[in-house]
Parts: sequence; C-alpha cells; structure tokens
Amino acid sequence: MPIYLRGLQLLSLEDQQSISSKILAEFIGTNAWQIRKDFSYFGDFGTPGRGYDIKKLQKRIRKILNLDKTHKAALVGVGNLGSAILSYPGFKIFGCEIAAALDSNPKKIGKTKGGIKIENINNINSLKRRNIDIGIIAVPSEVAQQTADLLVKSGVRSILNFSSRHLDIPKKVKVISIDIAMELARLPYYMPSS
Amino acid sequence: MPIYLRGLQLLSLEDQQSISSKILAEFIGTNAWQIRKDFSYFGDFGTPGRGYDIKKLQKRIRKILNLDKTHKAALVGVGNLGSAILSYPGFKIFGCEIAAALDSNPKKIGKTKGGIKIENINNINSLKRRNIDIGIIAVPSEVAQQTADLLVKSGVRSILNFSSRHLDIPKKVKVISIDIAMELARLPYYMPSS
DNA sequence: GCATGTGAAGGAATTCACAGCA
DNA sequence: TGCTGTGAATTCCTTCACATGC
Repeated sequence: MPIYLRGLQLLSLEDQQSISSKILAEFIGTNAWQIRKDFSYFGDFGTPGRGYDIKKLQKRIRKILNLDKTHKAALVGVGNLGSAILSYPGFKIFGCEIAAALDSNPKKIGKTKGGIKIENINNINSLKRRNIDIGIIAVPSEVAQQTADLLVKSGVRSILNFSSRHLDIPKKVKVISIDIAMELARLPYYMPSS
Repeated sequence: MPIYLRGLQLLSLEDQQSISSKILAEFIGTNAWQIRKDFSYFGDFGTPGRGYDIKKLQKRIRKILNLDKTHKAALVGVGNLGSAILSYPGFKIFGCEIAAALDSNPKKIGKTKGGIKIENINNINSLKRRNIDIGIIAVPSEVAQQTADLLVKSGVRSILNFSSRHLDIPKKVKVISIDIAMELARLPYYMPSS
C-alpha cells in the first residue's frame, strides 16, 4: 500500500483527476489486478468505468496507513548515515517528521545538522513526553541492541533499524530493518557467470 | 540467504567451530526449520547431530550468492545520502567495493569523499572497461530514470536504487530499490490509535 | 540423544477470468 | 465500451512431523 501512495504523490501534479489501475500499475511497476485486489481488502475505492479519484484515494490510503496524523521520529546516531537521514527531504510527504537527533559523542552534541540540534543520548527519556513514538537506529551495530533497549524503555512504539543486527525486542514494538550493505550484496546473485 | 551469511559474519568471532540451526535462528530472529529448508534447496550443508561448520557454510553461501569474487559498484549522486554510502564500512565483508563515484555538479567533481575521487558523470561510459557491473542510484528522483538509462547503456548489470521512483529497465538488469522515507512511513500502520 | 534434511499439510499471496456498474 | 471488485484456480511460502544419519 505505501507504494501506491508514493506513486500517487509522484503523479498528482498532473492535471488528471482520476486514474485507472492500469495506468497506476504501469507507473509503479506492477499489475492492474494486484492493485485492485489490494484495494479490495479495505473496501470500495473507485468507480467502474472511470477509475480512482486521486485525491480521495490518497486520503483513503493515508487513513489506512495511519498517516493522516503527523508522526514524530527520533534519530539515534548522527554519523554519516544519520546525517544523511537528517537532511533527507522525503519524509514529510508521508506526514513524518524527525523531531529529535541523539548521539553519545560529546563533540557532536549541541551542533546542528539539517536544522535539528543534536542532543545528548541521555535525553532519550524525554521522548514519550515529546510525543515521539518512532525510533531510528543509525548507530554502529555493536551498540544497536542496547540502543533499541533504550528506545523501547523510553516508550517508542516502532523502530526503523539501519544496523546489520537483528534486534531482540518485545513484539508489541514493530521493527523494520534496512541493511544497505546486505541489499547491495544480494545483487551479484542475479548476475550469473561473472 | 544473505541474512544467514550476515549472521555468520557477526558470530564468527566466537571460538565455536560449528553451529546449529537453532542457535543461528535465535540470533537472526527466525525459526530453525526455515533455515534448514532454505539450505536444503541448495543441497546438503551440515552434519546431523553436530550442526553446520561455520567456515564451510560461509564459503558455501558466498558461492551461491556469487560473492566469492569481488564485485565493483559505481555510485551516481554524491549528495548527503551518496556521501554516507561512500563512507559506509559494511560493504567489504560481502566482497563488494565501491570503485567509482560520479556526479554532475562541477563543484563536487574532483573532490574526494570516503577515499574516492568524485568523477564527472560523463565518465559513465568507462564503467564497462573498469569491470564495474553494479550501479547505485542516489540522485534526486526526478533524474533517477535517466540515470538508470545511462547506467544500463554503460553496461551495468544490476542496480541498487535509492530514489522513490520505479525504474523502467530491461529485465535482464536486476533492480533492488530502497526508499528510506517509505520504509519509515510503513511504521505508523503498526501503531494503532495514535 | 541430537540435529539435519525432507515430504506432507496448511496457509498466504498471485494470477486469472468475469460479472456488474458507470 | 471501460474499468472496477471478487470468487476460483493456481502457485508460492511457511509450518510441522519425522525418518535418517552422526
């Protein structure tokens, strides 16, 4: 579903008011019936013969994905990757905002990156009070688990994990992991005989 | 399979020589039977009663994933994210190396980031000659498709795409896409009523 | 006894075809 | 006619149980 929302965002500039599953499918690289099937799980979306109203569809998917309210995230670890994330422009079209950046390195604390002041990791207890319920882990993998424990203790309800470690976490907290190196390492498999 | 290899890398420091599917499963967060099933598709790996020889298993998986030879990648787009990728330490444990960095911004060309000199995007034609067969796209999404076209024309056989756009590419070229913002945007769905 | 490898059951996701509505 | 929504068929993946081998 998030892919559909992203596709609509990238297309909504057009003057069109509605879009067919076929056109959307071509744009995002999937099949028309896949889209219709996915939508059907959440009820009726479009009108036969005409297609889907773009604005309505966006609003609908945002509601389903719980993106109709702004969500705040805290980044832990302002290294190279963390800095890139802080400056990343793509979050706000999904209604997400990085509201805090934490690090343990005294040399970084107090400085500003991407318009956000880097705080001491000890501030992590304040996340709940500040309505931050997403944690982003961009620390070295050796300290990823303890960082995750801290985030959970501070009331975060989901985590985006950029470390190469699996996180052992109470299952009420949702974790999504992205290991950039591992994704790259998957490619050679598809390039036989080289 | 890449996850198993990653898990073994992170565990291989231990003095153990062999490992059971149960232990490995706990470490990487899956089940023992899943591991055994996955391995079984590629033939016999371990010895009953004893487990899997760590070194042998690593070598075996590397061969399957085509990671037994070093692969070279070219990064296109040295912005915030691109810079982070250049400095990323995790690639070499998978036998991957970023051998070139390209950008179109004259102010960046010639400078050095992460030990690699940034080249003019026009150099992209030299990739084949330099045995670079992986492209990494870290450019703004508006120019992602044309960048992909250039990479394909220059002989790249697989692409790691960090843009938010689906890439229309001949299907002999494998594409893996990572959209950081979208991954983050998936989390609120799992945090009901907030 | 301990841990692997695998057939079989079960469940989930894709794919198809088509009825029904604008 | 054009496009949606959905049952049915198919394929794929996950889960289990257990026979086999060290």
